[in-house]
Amino acid sequence: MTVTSEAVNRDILEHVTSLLHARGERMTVPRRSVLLALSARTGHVSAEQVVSDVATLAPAVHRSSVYRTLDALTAAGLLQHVHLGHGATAYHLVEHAHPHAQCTSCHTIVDLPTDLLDALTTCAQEQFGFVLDPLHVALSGTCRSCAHNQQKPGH
Amino acid sequence: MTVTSEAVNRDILEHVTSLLHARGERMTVPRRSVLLALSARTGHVSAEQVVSDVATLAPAVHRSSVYRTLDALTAAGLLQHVHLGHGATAYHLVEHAHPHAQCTSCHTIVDLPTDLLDALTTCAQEQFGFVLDPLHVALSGTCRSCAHNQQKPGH
DNA sequence: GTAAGTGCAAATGATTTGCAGATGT
DNA sequence: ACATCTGCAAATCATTTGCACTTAC
Repeated sequence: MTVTSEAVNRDILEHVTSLLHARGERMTVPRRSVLLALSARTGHVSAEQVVSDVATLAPAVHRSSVYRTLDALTAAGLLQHVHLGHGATAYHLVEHAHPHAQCTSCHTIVDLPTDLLDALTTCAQEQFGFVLDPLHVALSGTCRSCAHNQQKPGH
Repeated sequence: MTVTSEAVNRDILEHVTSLLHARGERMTVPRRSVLLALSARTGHVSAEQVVSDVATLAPAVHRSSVYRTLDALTAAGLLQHVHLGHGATAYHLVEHAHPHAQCTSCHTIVDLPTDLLDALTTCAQEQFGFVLDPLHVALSGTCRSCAHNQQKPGH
C-alpha cells in the first residue's frame, strides 16, 4: 500500500512537472511539498492545513509560498478551491472534484454527487444565461445529524 | 415619494423597535442608522458599505457597532447575509430574501427567483438528509454578459 | 439604576505583496 | 545566465474582542 501510493505520488509529480514546464514554470521544493500534502489527504484541505502539513515535510517552506503554490496549481488547472461560508477556502486536487455542502451548525463538509446540481445548472443557464460552476462555492444548510439534534442552527 | 419612503422607514423602525424590546434589547442610534442605511439600498450591501453609509448619517457611529448591529439584527431574524465567494459578506433585509449567484468574472450579484433551488433542496433533503439553506451562500459562475464576452473566466 | 450597547484601540485570521536573494532549467 | 521562485517582513482586508464608559428603558 505504501509502495503503491509512493508510485502514485511519483506519477503525479512527473505529470505535474511536465504540465508546469509546458507553461514555462518550475517544479520546486515548495510545490513538491504542497502536492505531497494534498495527495496525502483525500478530501478538502484549507490553506492553513496545507501549511502545517508542509511544515513537517519541509520546514523551510514559508506560508506565503504555500499560498502562491496553491494559486499556481489552480492556474495550471490541477487544483480547485471551494469557498466555504464559514471559515477559510478549501482546496482539493481536481480528480476529487464534486460539489460540496457545509453544515452551518457543525461546519462539517458533505460531499455531493457530481450530478446533483445538473438540473439546476441547466435551468440557470436556460432561464438566466448564468453559467453555474457548482464546484466553486459550497452549498449551505444543516446536515442530517444536526438537523436531528436541534431546531436552532448556529451561525 | 420621499414622504412615502420616510413613512415606510418610520413603520420599519417602530416594528423593529418592538421586536428588539420583545427580546430585551434596545433601539439605539447605531441600530437606527444601520436600518436606515439598509432600507435606503434596495439590494445586497456589504458591511463596509453600511459602515460608510452610516458614516454620513451618524458620523459618531463606530465601525464595530455596525458589525455588532448587523449581528443583532440577524439574530433577531430581520436581516440575512449571503457569503460571497469573492469578497465580503453581503447583508439584506429579510423582505428581499432570495437566492443569489455571483459572477466570478465581474463579481456582479444576480438575483434568482425564490423557487429556483426548490427541486435541489428537496433532493438534498431526501437523498442526504441535508437541509439546504439556499439563501446563505451565493452560487457561483459566469453571468450572461461575461459568458458572451470571454472563454476564460477569472478568479 | 442597571443591563444592554457603544467607542476605541488592539487583536485576529486569512491572505497578499514588495523586495532582495536563492534556485531550477 | 536569467527568469522564475522563494523567504521574510510588513501590509491588507474583513471582522472580532476586551474594556471602561454611555445610554435606553
